[in-house]
Order: sequence, then C-alpha cells, then structure tokens
Amino acid sequence: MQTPPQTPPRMNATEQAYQAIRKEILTGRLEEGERLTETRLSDDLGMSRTPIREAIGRLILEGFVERQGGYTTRVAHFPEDEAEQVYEIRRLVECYSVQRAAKLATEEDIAALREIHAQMRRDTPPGDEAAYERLTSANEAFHRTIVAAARSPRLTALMTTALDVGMVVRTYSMFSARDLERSLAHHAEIIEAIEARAPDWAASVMSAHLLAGAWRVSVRSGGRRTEGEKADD
Amino acid sequence: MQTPPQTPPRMNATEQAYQAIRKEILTGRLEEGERLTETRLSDDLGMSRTPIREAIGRLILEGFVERQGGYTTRVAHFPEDEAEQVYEIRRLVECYSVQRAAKLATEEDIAALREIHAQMRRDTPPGDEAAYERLTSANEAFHRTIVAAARSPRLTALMTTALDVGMVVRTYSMFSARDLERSLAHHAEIIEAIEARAPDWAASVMSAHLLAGAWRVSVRSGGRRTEGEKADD
DNA sequence: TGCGCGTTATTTGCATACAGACTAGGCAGG
DNA sequence: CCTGCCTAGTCTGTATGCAAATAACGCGCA
Repeated sequence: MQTPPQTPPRMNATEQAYQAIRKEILTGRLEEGERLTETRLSDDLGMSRTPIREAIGRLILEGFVERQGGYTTRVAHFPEDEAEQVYEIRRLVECYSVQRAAKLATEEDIAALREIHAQMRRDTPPGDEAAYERLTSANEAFHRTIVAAARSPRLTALMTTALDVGMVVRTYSMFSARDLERSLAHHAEIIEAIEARAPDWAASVMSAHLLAGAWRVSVRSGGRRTEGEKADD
Repeated sequence: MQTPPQTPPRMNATEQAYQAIRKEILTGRLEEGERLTETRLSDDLGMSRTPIREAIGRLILEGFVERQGGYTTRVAHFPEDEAEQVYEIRRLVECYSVQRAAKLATEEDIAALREIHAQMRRDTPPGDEAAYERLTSANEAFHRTIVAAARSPRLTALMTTALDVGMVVRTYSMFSARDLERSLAHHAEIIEAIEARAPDWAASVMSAHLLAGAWRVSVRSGGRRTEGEKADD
C-alpha cells in the first residue's frame, strides 16, 4: 500500500537541486550568510545552471535564501526566535487545516494517515541515523497529508512555505524517546478525532502537539542553537 | 517621502513576465483551465522563454497555475468557495501579524502606514478605473506593511502567497463607496491600535476588517462570481 | 460509429553562450 | 593611515539550441 497524497519521486534535475541545496542548508553544511553562486553549485551537483537557478528561485520564495544587492545570493539568516515563530505559524495554519480535514477528509486520506502512523510506530525504537531520517520525513508526510485533506489548494500552497521552514527546526531539536512517544500519541489522537469528525477536538490536539514541540525546542536550545546536542537518547 | 517597505520597481524581464501573467489571470483575461505554453507567452511578451519559465514556476508555487501530466500547464481552477477560504487564511495570518506588529512596529513602520492611509483617503472618491487601481494596490501595500512590521521573515514569505491569492478575490468583489469608507475606518483604527501598542485591539479590528470583506464577497457573488458587476457606485 | 494504435507535432527540461551589472582589490591622493 | 576611484574579474539575467517526453491527430479495424 502506498501513500497517494505523496508525490511519486520523479526527480528531475531541478527537483534534485532543490532538495540538495535545501538539505545542505537544513543540516547546516551551508552556513547562514554563506554566499551561493550558481556556477559553483552547478559544478558541485553536476548539472547546468538552469535547474540551479530554478531551485534557488524557489528557495528565495520560501525564505531559505536571500538576494543581497543585485548580484549576491546568501543563505538566509535565521533569527534567534525562529523556531518559536515557526511553531506559532504552523499552529495557526495547521489547526485550521485539521479542522477542515475533520469535516472533509476522505476514507483514503484517513487510510494514508493510518499508514504513515503505522510506519512511524515500526520505526519507533530510534537508534540509527537512517531511522531518524525516516521518522522525520514520515512526520512531515503526516502533517502534509492533513493539510492536503483540508481540500484547500491555498492552504497547500501556504504549507509549502510553512512546513519546509518547520524543518529548519529539525536541526535545532532532535526527538528524545519520550518526546517521540508523545508525538505518536498525538498523531493517533488526531487521526481518531478526524475519523470521529470532531473538528474542535482535532484542532485542540494539534495545538497541543505543536506547542509541545515549540516548548521542547525553546527549552532544549535555551533560545540558542546548541550544536551537536542530538538528544536521541 | 517614500514608502520604504515597498520594493523599488526595478523590473527585470522575469518580474515583468510574472506581473503580466498574474494580471492576466487575476483579471480573467486568461480563463481558468486555459492552457499556457511558454513559447506563446514568450512571443506575446516579447522576451525569451527563460524569464517566462521562472515566472510560471513562481505562479505554480503560489497556486495560480498548475501542471497537468508532464507537458501541459494550465491556469489553476479556483473552487467556488475560494474567496471565503482566502479570507479565512488571511484572517489567521494577518491577525497574528498585527499582534506582533503592535509590539514590534517601529516609528518608520507606523509612518509608512499613515502615508499609505493618507494616500487612500485622497483617492477616496472612487470614479475612474485608475483610482480604483491605485486604491487596491495601496490596500495591498497597507497589509503587506503590517506583515513586514511583524518582523518575521517567515510570515512575510507566507504572505507572498496568501496576499497574492487574496487578490484573486479582487476580481470577485469591487469596493462600493460604503465598503471603502468602512475599510478606511478599519485601517485608521488598526494604525491607532498599533500606535497604542495594543495587540488584542489591533487583532480584533483586523479580524472584523477581513470578515467584513469575506461577507461582502459571499453576498455579492452569492457564492458565484458575477462577471462585470463592478459595484463602484 | 466507436475504439485502439502509430505517427507527427508540441512542449517542456536542460545545456550553453553572451552581455550587462555588480563586486572586489589595488592604487593614487589627501 | 584612511578614503575614493578605477580596473579587472565575477556573477547574474537573458537568449538560443537540442533532445526526450508527451499530447494530438488520423488511420485502420471491429
């Protein structure tokens, strides 16, 4: 069984470039403020400048990259309270989404959510790096699916920005086993609320879910990113 | 005196193409579902395919255009309740923005808002098409300035999408003199609330402002777009 | 008449070339 | 030593060419 709302990974060069550059930024290999040049990137990634340009354009719209003056392109600077802001915004958008989803979700949507959830459950004992990768991307898929289930193309477009940015936070806060357990409980309850067609219930859980994440982040980092402190205990 | 948050209109070809195509869609000259080809657009706009491609890429991200299969590009289909959804989303984002703005806005931000407001006041007696154009774009600038004053790059990125989409609604609902008067009153009150550093007050007015807009739209159109019914009485 | 298939014509994706705009670095003058 | 200008080098914006993928069309067949 597959997850229908997910884009089948038909990766053209532009998409590849986008994913690659974004990942470099999210993992911190490309540092804040670092200068990007299309030529160097096209060399590094082994493709021409055209797909690089398109990828960078997208990253600029999403706020990961910024132009400075006419001819310099830099990795965007993320302010101290970035994480809190992101969670605040996500809370706005996703609570609304899940309310709509509770009214409009189809059986397929719910099945997809269940599937993702089961997948995350299986990966729960977090050990290796790969499992962590799968968990975070599954988590992202979960939230994306909910937004998609809200059946509002505008919300979906919005989430392209907001959720991607949410991943910035990923580097800041790694799941602890206990946090992960709670996240999964939240997810399960959200699914239940959607199935029950209970918008307010769903929204409340989502709100808690994201506030818990925000709090975890702010505590972990004390407002500052503490490099290398992967709390995957 | 200038409005600093506005981008100086240095229009390269890509930007021109983006503006042009978007306008065609917003005004309905390009109908929903109509097929777009890069070649035709580049001919029409008198430039090469490259800037057209970038413009289309942006419009896809924003949800104005969609790809269908591998090789067809169409003007996106806007669902019936588009307008309501857009206002709902804007309400989420802008109420939050104005709350932050009430805390963080600088004197320059407030001056900019005042300036835009005065400009709109001067244009108030709505007569010709040009004045209407100025009003709507000033209105957009007003809302953008508030979001910018919230000092959250993420919100700004989000608004790029949300506000643009809000403009789709523009075609649906034209201001009546009375609506315009009320809008201006709201704007004035919002400025006052920001100056008073009263986040909740500001948010409440913003909420009313956008709900009034949404209501106007849904009544005007009865849920359906009524072409040519410009109520600029 | 309706359906399926093969061929032609479009259309996009990517690569490359070139010109203009900007940045950086050094040199001269104060 | 600092400041301003000039020059060389770099980077982006745009145009154009080519190949692969797809869509459109028409024909044969049931």
